[in-house]
Amino acid sequence: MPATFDVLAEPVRRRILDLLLERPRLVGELTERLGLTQPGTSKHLKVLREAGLVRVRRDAQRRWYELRPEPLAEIDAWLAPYRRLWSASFDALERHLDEAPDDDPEETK
Amino acid sequence: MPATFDVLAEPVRRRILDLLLERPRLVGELTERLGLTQPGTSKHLKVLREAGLVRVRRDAQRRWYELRPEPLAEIDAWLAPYRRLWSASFDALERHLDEAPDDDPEETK
DNA sequence: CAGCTATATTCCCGCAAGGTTATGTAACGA
DNA sequence: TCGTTACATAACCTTGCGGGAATATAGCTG
Repeated sequence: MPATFDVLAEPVRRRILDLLLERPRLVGELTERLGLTQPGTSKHLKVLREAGLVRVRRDAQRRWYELRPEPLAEIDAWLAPYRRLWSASFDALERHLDEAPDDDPEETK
Repeated sequence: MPATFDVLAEPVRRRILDLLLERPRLVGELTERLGLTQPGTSKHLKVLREAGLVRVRRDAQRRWYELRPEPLAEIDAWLAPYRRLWSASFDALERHLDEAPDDDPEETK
């Protein structure tokens, strides 16, 4: 059982979820939008299914894939203790931009 | 630039961030806690550095690694449109569990 | 039944990610 | 200066993943 984070690391899979956020979709529809081959799409859908992030509804030969957002709560839970930190620094940035629009000797690369 | 999601897909790297959430740490300290070799730890730290998730402070031969939570906002932003969905089902669960003594659902941890 | 449609599964390939060992580098102490 | 500490980088190996092509499967339609 791959962790939810692992599943979401794949950009294609995040795009699938984004598409399913609007409405349920057929595999063929997703395949077209993603620009993948049909087996490629099915593979990603399988991963999403096993992670509990999507659910299938059968309709003859068709498969309607729909979102199942519950596992995302796991991500949110992990994120929770960090949230106050970056929102704090964001506030600090805002204050800084308000007061002194000066040079910024920050940041490496 | 590897996306933040990719960087977080690694369980070890999430553990590193969790450790840095408490306080800045030295590489040796992290190595010990993670049960990895020192080069292994350094490799993960490099990935985290390049993703902007940690920052280094030099202190003679030592390196204090500290958290830089800003990139996590990216994750939070992606998550945002989904949040109402699972919180809806969570609310349903709460209703099913009946009344809850509403003390402090925010600061508990 | 045959043939078509929609999707899943299998097989193979190339590559990149994690892990380890070995080595390089910078700063300290004696 | 020498040795040691603390960390980074390099080289190597192995494994797993994402991609495509080919094939299997299930359900229509006629």
